[in-house]
Amino acid sequence: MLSPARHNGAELHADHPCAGCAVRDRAVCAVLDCDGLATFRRLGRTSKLGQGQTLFHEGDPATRVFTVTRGTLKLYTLLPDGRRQITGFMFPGDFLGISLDEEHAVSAEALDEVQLCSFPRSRFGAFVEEHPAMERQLYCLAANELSAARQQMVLLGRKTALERLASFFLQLLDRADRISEGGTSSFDLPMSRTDIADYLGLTKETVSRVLGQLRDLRLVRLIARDRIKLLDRAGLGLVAEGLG
Amino acid sequence: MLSPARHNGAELHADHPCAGCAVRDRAVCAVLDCDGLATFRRLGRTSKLGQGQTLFHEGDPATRVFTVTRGTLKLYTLLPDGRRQITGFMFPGDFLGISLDEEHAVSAEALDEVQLCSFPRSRFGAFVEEHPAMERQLYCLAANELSAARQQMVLLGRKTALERLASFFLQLLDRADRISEGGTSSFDLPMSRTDIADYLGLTKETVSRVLGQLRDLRLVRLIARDRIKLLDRAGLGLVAEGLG
DNA sequence: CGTTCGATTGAGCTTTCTCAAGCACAGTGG
DNA sequence: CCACTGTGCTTGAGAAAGCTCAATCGAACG
Repeated sequence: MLSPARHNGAELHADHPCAGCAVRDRAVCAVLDCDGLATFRRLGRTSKLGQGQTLFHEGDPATRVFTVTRGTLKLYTLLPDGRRQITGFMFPGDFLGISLDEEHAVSAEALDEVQLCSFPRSRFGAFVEEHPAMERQLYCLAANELSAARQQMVLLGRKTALERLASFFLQLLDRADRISEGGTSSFDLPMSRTDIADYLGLTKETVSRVLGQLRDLRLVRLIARDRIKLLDRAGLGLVAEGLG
Repeated sequence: MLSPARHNGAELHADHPCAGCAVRDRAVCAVLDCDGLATFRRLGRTSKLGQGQTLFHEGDPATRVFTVTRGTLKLYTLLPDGRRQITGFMFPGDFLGISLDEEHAVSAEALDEVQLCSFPRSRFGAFVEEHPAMERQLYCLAANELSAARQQMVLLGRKTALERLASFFLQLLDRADRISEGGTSSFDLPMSRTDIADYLGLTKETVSRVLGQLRDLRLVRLIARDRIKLLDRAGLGLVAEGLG
């Protein structure tokens, strides 16, 4: 149907360098980069955030569109009594603030040193018009996010704590794989246990215990508090789907 | 930013009749209807499904794009051991199968008598090209669904059973409101208790018990097994946000 | 070397699940 | 017209997964 890789009739090389950004999806980046992202970067304002700093809060007027160029952010929603659900993590290459609402639906906070490139929302519409492939690309990004959101609904609605953490690790590994092409088997955890818990619908204590189980099952090794090595990807895959 | 209501320079009347379809979002429908949906309907193939019939299964090749014209469907994913998560219900006006994957990521099953209008996926790309506003519109639809999916993640990850059911009823009421303009206070439950449970990440027993609690709290009345009357919308809103 | 903060571990508790029985209502056949 | 039956819903009792609260650990930092 809507082909994500077609733009101005030319196909890109699969090994397109992607202008040095570590991207979620190479095909997506390639198009964005060629048709608009480079311009976006050139015209956009660069900004930095330190760990723990907030980019915007839920309810803030959404005045700018951001793209992450370095670091990681968490997106979250709070219930009135303080319960928190992290709806996603944003990595280099991801876009923030491209919703249709005038207000941000979530808060965004830096997990480490974050570098962003931003653009006034008011000019983003015109920008998209000038780069027609962007429109399709935005749709592709939204569709991908939607598909990820649906998977997360399955995780939150129906998986056990062990399955949730296993699924999460596989998500992170897939990401690490996509960045460094070769089949990596270890990856960073830039987020705290509490963040993982708030992403997986658990408590930090349960995350800790279940991480211990995965370790005891010889599926992962804790290289450091914030670095995991996968020992048995297939096994972890089985656990993630409830077959472990 | 991307204005959902602009197309070919002309603004639509807010009370545009929407060609008789009961739509999720009037603005969305208006544009779709004018720029493409009427054509979609004229060129598309009409089909019907009886209650319990499956439109497609997870993993089936996605050969057609559908729009619901009557009735309700459920979308769901299964885990290998049979656990089920319903990721959404589709009502008249909604689109199915407009993903980027070649295979359906979810299964779709009719909850009642369903009427659909469909289009070969292969021709949908061209169709979108001929109706440029469609592209933006598709993006808007995806963005809306994404926002709904995020809310559902909060529900599944952090809300209690009581809060989940209250939130669900408010979702359905909002929908009923949007269709019949006037502030309705009752709505149908075309889905079984098990379906509600699989949507809310609970069991049918818990749904039943919690429904009893909402009744005892005088927040709702069960007019019939499949019809609810809201007695205290504000109260239900408080419960849904954990303030009850 | 002490302090701090996040992570881990433990014990008891709560919510929700599981399994099982009973109920209500619609459809069927006598 | 009424018993029969099937299906989905409700209710109950016990079990379990995960939560809460509290104590301990351990690495990072002054």
